[in-house]
Amino acid sequence: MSSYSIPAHDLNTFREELKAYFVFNETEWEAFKPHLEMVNLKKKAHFAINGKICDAIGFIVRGAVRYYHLKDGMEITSYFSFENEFVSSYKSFLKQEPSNSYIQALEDTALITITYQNMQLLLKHDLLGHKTERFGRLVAEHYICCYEDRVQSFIIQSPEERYIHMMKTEREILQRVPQHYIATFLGITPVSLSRIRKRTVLNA
Amino acid sequence: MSSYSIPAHDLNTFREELKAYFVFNETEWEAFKPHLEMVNLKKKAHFAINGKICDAIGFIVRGAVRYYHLKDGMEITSYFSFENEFVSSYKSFLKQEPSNSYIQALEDTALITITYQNMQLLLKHDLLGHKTERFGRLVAEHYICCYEDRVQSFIIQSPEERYIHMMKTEREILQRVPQHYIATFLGITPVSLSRIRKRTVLNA
DNA sequence: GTAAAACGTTAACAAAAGATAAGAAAGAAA
DNA sequence: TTTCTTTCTTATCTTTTGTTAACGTTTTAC
Repeated sequence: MSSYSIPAHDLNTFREELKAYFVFNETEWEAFKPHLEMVNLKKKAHFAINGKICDAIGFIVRGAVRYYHLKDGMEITSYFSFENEFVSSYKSFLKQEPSNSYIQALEDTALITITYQNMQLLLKHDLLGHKTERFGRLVAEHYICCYEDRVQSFIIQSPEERYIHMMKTEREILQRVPQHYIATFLGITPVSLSRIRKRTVLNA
Repeated sequence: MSSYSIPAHDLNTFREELKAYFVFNETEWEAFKPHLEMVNLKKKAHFAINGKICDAIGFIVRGAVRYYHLKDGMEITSYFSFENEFVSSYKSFLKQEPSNSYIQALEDTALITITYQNMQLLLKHDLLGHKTERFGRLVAEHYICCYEDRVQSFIIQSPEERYIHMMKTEREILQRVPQHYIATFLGITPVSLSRIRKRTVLNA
């Protein structure tokens, strides 16, 4: 699929969001656009699969995804992403090696994607090369900050504290995502989360 | 301190390690060098302090550091770094905002550092600008991969499994670092780690 | 060299979490 | 609607972990 299949409205949203990292002028944007592709995922379809190389980065236009791992036959959710966020099994993408997690659509999801191959073309592109380096650096640095917060939450908060924090700052996740996914995301069983909820409601 | 105070041997080690990310030619290296500084930390001295901006990235020439957080008056270790590794409260450095963790020398430690201000100079430098962008991107991407592994270990492994994994792959940490630091790093109490060790030794 | 502090292990008890199973409620599909 | 999943809660029992404290050893500081 090439860029003409991406609805203009979605493309504009994407361009607006990118401004947080980098501003393209018209010429640059026209050079950039043809390297993008639209992908639609039905609910429960996968964007990345354990053992397979994740060869694209996606930007969620509509919908939501969860990252998860399989352990002893159990699915353990490790992350959620929603509209206007990037999605990728990033290490797999960067190193072009097999992913060690799954990424699955929680709802019907529309993404604007860029493949590894096209990313390499952009890095070599006369007009865009330097800007692509900078863009890549800023996106990577942004993700480092997210990861730093996430590791910190594991280190200094208990599952119950992480849940209470989610209630305060991420109500959308709690409303859009089945509770048993949230439980494994917090590092506990669904039964345990149910107990925490009972305690928390009684104290509120 | 300026670059002439960095021992030639240490500077060469640094240059060699950087080759994993980027190769400087002689001209570029001469332009790069003056932006580096040598820092020596006595055991238990801090490289970063909670609430203060961490204004440098360090490269450990000799020694080791631990990252830790304070919670309810308790120190919780979140990471260790050793020779030939980078050190920084990275989010604080990138955003120039107060750090939310401490970084402390576990032993007398020698570092080659670059300040935020000098990094900005390098990014604007005619000769080095593009190379610095690329360097920054590659370092950031490297750290993303490390963080991805780290988050994954929290998600899919128990503290005991993480300890067993450390025994197999990171014996150096176990030997150089006091055990109660390792316990909080694993997310458990020192008492609990002692029990795990007893179990593990008996099964080996 | 000696005193003080830091470190690791163990024990006993309390608190929390996991495992399993049963049942109710909400959604999806025929 | 009716049926079949999926999801969430609750109860019981077991296992694990945290807490506190004691003790011996090692390391550090004066």
